[in-house]
Amino acid sequence: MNSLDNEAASGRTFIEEARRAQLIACAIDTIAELGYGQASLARIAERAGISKGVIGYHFAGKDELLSEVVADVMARAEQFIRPRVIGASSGPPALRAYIESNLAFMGEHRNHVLALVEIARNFRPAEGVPGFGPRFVEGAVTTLAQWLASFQERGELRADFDPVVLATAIRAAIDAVPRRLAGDPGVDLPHYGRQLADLFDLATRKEGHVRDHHPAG
Amino acid sequence: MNSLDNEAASGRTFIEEARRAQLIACAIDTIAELGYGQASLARIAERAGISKGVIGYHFAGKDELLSEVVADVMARAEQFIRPRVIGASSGPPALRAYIESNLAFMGEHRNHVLALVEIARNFRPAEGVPGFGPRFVEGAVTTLAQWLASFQERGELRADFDPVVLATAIRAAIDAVPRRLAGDPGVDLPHYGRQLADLFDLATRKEGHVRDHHPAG
Amino acid sequence: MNSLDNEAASGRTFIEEARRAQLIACAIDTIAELGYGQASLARIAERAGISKGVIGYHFAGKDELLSEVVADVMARAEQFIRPRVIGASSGPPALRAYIESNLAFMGEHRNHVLALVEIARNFRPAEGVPGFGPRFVEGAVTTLAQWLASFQERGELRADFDPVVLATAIRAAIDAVPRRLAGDPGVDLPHYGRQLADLFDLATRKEGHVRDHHPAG
Amino acid sequence: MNSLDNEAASGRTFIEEARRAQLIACAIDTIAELGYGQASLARIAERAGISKGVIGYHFAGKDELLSEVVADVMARAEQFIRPRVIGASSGPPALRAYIESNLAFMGEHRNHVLALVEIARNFRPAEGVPGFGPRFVEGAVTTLAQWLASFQERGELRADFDPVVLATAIRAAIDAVPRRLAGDPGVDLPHYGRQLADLFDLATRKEGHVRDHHPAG
DNA sequence: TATGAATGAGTTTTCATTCAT
DNA sequence: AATGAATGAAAACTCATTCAT
Repeated sequence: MNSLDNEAASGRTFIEEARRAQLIACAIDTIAELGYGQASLARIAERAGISKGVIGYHFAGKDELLSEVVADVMARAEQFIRPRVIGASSGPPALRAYIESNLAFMGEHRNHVLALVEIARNFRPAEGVPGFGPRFVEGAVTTLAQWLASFQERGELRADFDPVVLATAIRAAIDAVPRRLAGDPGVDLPHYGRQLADLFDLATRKEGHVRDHHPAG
Repeated sequence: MNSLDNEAASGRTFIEEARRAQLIACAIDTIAELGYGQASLARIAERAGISKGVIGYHFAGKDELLSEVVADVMARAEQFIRPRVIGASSGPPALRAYIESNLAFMGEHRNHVLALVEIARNFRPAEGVPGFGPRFVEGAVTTLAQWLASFQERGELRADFDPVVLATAIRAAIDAVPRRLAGDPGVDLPHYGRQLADLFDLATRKEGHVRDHHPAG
Repeated sequence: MNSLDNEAASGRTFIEEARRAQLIACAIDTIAELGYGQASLARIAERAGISKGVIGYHFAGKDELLSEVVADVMARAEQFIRPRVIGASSGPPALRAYIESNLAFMGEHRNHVLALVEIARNFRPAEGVPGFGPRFVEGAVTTLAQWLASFQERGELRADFDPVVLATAIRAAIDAVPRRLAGDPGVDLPHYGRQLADLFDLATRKEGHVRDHHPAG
Repeated sequence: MNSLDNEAASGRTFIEEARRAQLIACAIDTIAELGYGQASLARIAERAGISKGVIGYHFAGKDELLSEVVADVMARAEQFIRPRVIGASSGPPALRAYIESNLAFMGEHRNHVLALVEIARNFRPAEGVPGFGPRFVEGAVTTLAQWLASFQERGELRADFDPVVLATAIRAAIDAVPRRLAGDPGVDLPHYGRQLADLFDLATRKEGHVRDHHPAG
């Protein structure tokens, strides 16, 4: 698929795509640096060096821009993480790969992840059902829970844990890292990743199995 | 100490205390239902059925109201959790008690905890440095990490985990529950608590120890 | 007239008079220290150590309180200045006495005068006619102008100045002092008063007259 | 420099400049008519026939708008007064030109000057120290005092007056005019100016000098 | 395509005033 | 006589959104 096909597919011109990408990038940096509450369209536009109105031109509204930010970061994350997980031979190393590649992604895309977490925590879809909660976080948990359940079925993980609870805990542990990172940029992410992987490896491996423990950490 | 002494001690009248308590309660419910960003003073007052100005009369500003909310919930939580943890004989059961009593508290004070988490994630103390972050969350993590470290020193827990990483993961796993609860009020909290306690028990117990596993869950 | 007569005359009890006097005094200090704009009833009451409502009880409203402040200060000033002016033998020394006693009064009643000037500049009598302007300043100017005119008629001052213009200038020069005083409390008021008296003495004395100049200043 | 250069220089479009000028003008009229305390942004916008938010669009805040008002009036005044003063041959006529051109300026820009005086007396630059006082008034006094001192050194004025006291008195006398003007629009400004100039001429000229008196007044 | 301009709703805060006790 | 309590208006400011050009 070449760029012309791209234009045809999305219904957008090359320039429009470029502007959207630029605005998404600026939104990410602005949210990451100033937090969700301070990330007004004016500030995002200012960072992009363009007028405020442009955002309204390329996106239906702030909500759409933020949705696109989420989609963008999620896509990058999936692209980064998926091959590393798929490459694993069985459940335990897959889980380790999942956790460690998540943290590795943070190391390379701090602002992206920071922005994602900020949005996940604050975004309410206009007149939203009270208590609705952000879809994408739940989505990630659900997907992870399904993985874990399938590993259980295959006998690769301990059978008596609730995959949803565990998936929630894993995601929560991972999603807590960006804030720690924001407060202290010097966090040793590989170490942190190994520790987290150890934690959930111990918590999920079948009894009697040799511990798949990363010794140095 | 009788009620007159109480008034003298706090410098507030009975009615003022009642209003403050009412406003704190309304703030909690409003934040829990609509989220931090939507919880304006106007909406809180509306829920209380009073005029907007009353809040300004009883609290110095929004910041003070939110601080009181936090203090209120923290005090209740500590009062609930502390005796259950102190009653434990050693590290592992103490950790289990910590986790399970946290979740039990949520069952009895859903909105309180939801509000606390919302505030913890969003509150910036006026002109605060962007990356400053809320004190009390870090505080809880630090305290927990110190507990874990002392258990390690006493040989009651596995020695080779990073207590800060683990404390962060535990708090994150606990703090993720309120949102799940908000989306699905039917969550089985005792089950959830046992699962979480199992998880971190397995992750921290010394190798070879008999598993302190709650069988039904 | 004894105190009972006083009560009868004003229609107020002793306590009420005391409260009114206290509130007037507190209003003066508050306005002098914080400026007109910051002198809310709450702050005045706070300084008096009483509740805000008391003001509403003793005065019809803020306007009346401020009017009383003005009346109080004006009365004190007149009581201080009048005998000094009346004691003068003729126009020039009377003018000098007027100016110097005005400044002397400031030295002894800084806050009173500061408050007076603040009110004179800011007070608008509720729904006031636009451009109406504070009565009492004009009143002082008018009175002074009449004095000056009578001195002219008696041949004690130069005949060819406009007494209104001169009176305005004198009052303006005097009223500018409190602000200078507020910025720099170390102003040498006697020196300042002599300088000002010299100035207007030179400007008003009849040609050829020996200069009534205070040599050291 | 053509209009395009103008836009480039100020970084503002033609329309923006026009709006800013309009808002500055409306602010001047509003302050002049209602006084500083009543001149809210809402009222200024109402007078301009636009929405309240426009002011926020063109100015960073009320402070900036007021600063621009001051700058605008000061620039006009200086442009009007300076050549008339510079054209004078020596101290006494320069002082007369200063005073008379000040009053002449008022005749042509009543509201401008009224607004300036109101702002000068009331504006406190955000969190300012209470007794700080507006810079520009002090600035005008200081500048004037330096002029007077240099005239004294050159022997063109009486040597034994305190230039700061005299400068304060002159400015106070001049600044008192706008309010008189507001109360009575029929004031004869040329007459008033000559009277004032006579006053300060007599007060500052060296003894024995022939009086530089404007006979008809 | 993009911009500047304008809007109006909504935020927190301050305050004079009123009222029941 | 006095208080605490409550009100509602008004203030400055921010912001997402809309629109004509």
